[in-house]
Amino acid sequence: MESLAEKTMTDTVFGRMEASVRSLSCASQKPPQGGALDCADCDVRGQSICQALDPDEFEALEKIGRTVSFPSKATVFEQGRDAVHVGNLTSGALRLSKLLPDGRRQVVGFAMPGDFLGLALAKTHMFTADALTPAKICQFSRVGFSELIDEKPRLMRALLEAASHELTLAQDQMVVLGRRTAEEKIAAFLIGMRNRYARIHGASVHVPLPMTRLDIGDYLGLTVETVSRMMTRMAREKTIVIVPDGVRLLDVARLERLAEV
Amino acid sequence: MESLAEKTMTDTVFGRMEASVRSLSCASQKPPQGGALDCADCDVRGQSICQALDPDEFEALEKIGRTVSFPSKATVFEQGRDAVHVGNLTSGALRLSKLLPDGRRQVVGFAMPGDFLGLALAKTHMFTADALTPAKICQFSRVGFSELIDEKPRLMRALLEAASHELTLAQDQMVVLGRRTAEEKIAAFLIGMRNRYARIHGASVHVPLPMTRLDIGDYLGLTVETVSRMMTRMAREKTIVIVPDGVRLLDVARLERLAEV
DNA sequence: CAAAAATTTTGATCCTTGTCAACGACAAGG
DNA sequence: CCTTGTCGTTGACAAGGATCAAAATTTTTG
Repeated sequence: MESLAEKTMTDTVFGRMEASVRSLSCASQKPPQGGALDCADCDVRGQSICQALDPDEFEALEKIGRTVSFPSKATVFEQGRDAVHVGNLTSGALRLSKLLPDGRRQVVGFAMPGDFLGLALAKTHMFTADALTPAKICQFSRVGFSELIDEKPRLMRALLEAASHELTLAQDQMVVLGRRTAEEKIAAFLIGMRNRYARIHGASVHVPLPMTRLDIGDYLGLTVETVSRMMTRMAREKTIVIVPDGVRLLDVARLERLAEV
Repeated sequence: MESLAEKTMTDTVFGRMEASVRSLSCASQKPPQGGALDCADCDVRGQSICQALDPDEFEALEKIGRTVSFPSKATVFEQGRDAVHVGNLTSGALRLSKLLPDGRRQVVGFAMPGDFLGLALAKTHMFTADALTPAKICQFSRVGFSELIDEKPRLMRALLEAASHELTLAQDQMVVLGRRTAEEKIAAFLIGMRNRYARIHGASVHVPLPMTRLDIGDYLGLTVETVSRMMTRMAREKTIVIVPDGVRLLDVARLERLAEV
């Protein structure tokens, strides 16, 4: 019934400008104000909410945005704090989690390149976001972005679509959390991760796992020990192979059967 | 590890016009085409996405909408079927659930008056909606509605806000499912229901529960037996009183402590 | 490169919750 | 009125996963 609360508390940086701010176009290292955005050069242009924008809208976005980098383990923003920015993860991976007062933790998701941060446009952050790897975020002022979407219906529509998609994923995760065994949870998680990588890179049986077993446990409503045991068992049964920083899926069919909706 | 799959299969009616279609303005009983909407007369105008509309937008909505009634236990729409309509629940309560192939079920939410159905605007229904009580829905063609919001930014904004809110609720529910004990789950459920009724009627310690213990269990990731035992225990400890079709909260402070975010 | 810290794995044991079974209350319907 | 079905409750028992403890492994850091 416990879940680590004593994680190494890295300071919150998103919204306080302590992160190394750097422009993509001119790679100046220190200056706190960072350079302008260069969407033409963006890695996730095809996957993010930007995919549906026209040149006019890109220009408007570039005007209010900038790129920010976070080292691994940095806190990008923190549950309960004012939400100064929203943004798009352009590289790296984040852990999104909610903390209970007694230290139990629920990971509500992992953000991957192309994911939008701050979909709810809420004044306060509803969860904490920590960098699992070095991460880059294309960041906008929340208020500015909120005003912009009122003038750019296509952008608002893209945001609505993204929110709907997230809602659907959240409901699927409810099924996983509420009605699946430990083994099924792990299978669903691995297949889910594979599918997300497939959208970014190609389909592959090699699934990198930038998060710890504890993170996986907190995502699936299990303890570290159970996660470890189940993965070891799957490896013993030749369903997967555990490799440094990830797994390789041997019996995808079996995993998909276990994860079946 | 099981969850009733053999529920009395009432036919799906939403999108097939078997429900009694009736206009609010002219109460004609049978005609399949139902009368026009009269938003001025709507009970949930203040709670629903309509709250932010101007007269022009109301008129546009009235043009594509109609009111439909469902008897208790009717299926409003079914997981996997084409989503012909979206709509607003104006009275009654619905159970929204996802079914696993082996019969296990996860209730992803309960719809109350003012709630929007079909937020995702997806072509296919991602879950099944069943009436827990007689229910009325203010219904729009999905495609028509989807086109309308592109012309009425305020309506789209309202929808985005609603989707964001749902997403936040879904993430809260993940914490409940993944990281709370049976007792805490029940407490969170009761406090949650109380808060939802408070939005509609006033705040009250009397909380009607139109759903069965099985529904509650499938919502919280518990069995009927555990739900029953926990509620009986709470009643024995004078935290609640079980009354016909609901509960009365005696020790709200204790429940809130248990449900604490 | 060695020491310290974090993470992962494994084992033993416990306990919360699930499973199985049965009963009573109640409502619907013949 | 009796039957049938649904729902809620209770009890006995089992088990999946949690907890506690510690070793093995990997990563970080001085």
